[in-house]
Amino acid sequence: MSAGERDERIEAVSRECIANKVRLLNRAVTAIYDEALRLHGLKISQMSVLVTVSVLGRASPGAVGRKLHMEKSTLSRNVDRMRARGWLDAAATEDGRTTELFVTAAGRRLLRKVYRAWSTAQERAAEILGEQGVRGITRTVASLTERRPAG
Amino acid sequence: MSAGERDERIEAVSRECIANKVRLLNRAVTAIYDEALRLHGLKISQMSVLVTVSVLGRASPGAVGRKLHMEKSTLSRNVDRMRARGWLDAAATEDGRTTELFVTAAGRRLLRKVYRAWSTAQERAAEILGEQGVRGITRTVASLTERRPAG
DNA sequence: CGAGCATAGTTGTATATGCAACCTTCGTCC
DNA sequence: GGACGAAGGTTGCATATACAACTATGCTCG
Repeated sequence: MSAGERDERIEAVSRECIANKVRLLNRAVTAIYDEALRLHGLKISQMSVLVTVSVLGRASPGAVGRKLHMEKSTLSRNVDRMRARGWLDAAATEDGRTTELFVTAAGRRLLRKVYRAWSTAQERAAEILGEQGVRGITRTVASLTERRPAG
Repeated sequence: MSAGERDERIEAVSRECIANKVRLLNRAVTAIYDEALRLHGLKISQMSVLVTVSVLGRASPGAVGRKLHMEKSTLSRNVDRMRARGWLDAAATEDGRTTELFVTAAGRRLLRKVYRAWSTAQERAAEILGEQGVRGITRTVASLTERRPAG
């Protein structure tokens, strides 16, 4: 095969690869939220964790990871950073292997403070995806969440 | 506000946040492709760059970054790693500020070799997203690519 | 020509991500 | 009770991501 020869398969990968599209969309959407939240010193990655723990009330890292489909070591270090900032804390439980995460008062204040910025970003993202796009991803993520991922 | 009080807004964020969904989907889909490609020592993040350069033929880092909606410093370091592995290389151009990236013979061999693994992952991803999901994200990404992003 | 702005990449720093290997604790089964 | 496997987290390592600041080159206009 010469250097200049076209390879139909590679062009098909370039056009069709779902991972490529999902990852590109991830970069674009994350940038929108991070920009809106920047003034508050928060990133959407951390806001997701904070909101998830908030809704669960008190939850083990494992439970949060399953809900977010996030690898346990990734979550472990994200939680470290958020504990260092005082937005999350952990309490011991009867099971010595785990802990219960909870949102601190400072974390709740932060969530209230950033709501408007989040809302602005959400509107921009909804515009980009369109109604169908939002419905599609909502359905897909719901189906992913129902399955029991490897803890 | 007491610690136990529910906050409707936070629950709405948890249910509806588009970034949260996109990021979760990104983790799930990336894992599928990375697992399929692992035996070949390639990750989908790098395969995307390789395929993009391959299709463009010879392209500046800026052009590749625009096509992938990827920040220039991110791409710069990804390219470094791929040059170190011998899959990509760069040639000087008339404009001393930039270079032309191109896929090496080893890079082309690699792409041919991983095609089947990619295809398997693509099928699994297509199943998870469904026809509507794939159409939705394809349309969204196309609309993002048309706009001229900040290089 | 030369000053100043624009364009293109690189580097410093921080965060996010995940695999492998590890450590602890729990539960089970003799 | 003790061995052993399972469950839950943490740590070592590598990669991916992006903002800010910086460098170098090109371009424009007077």
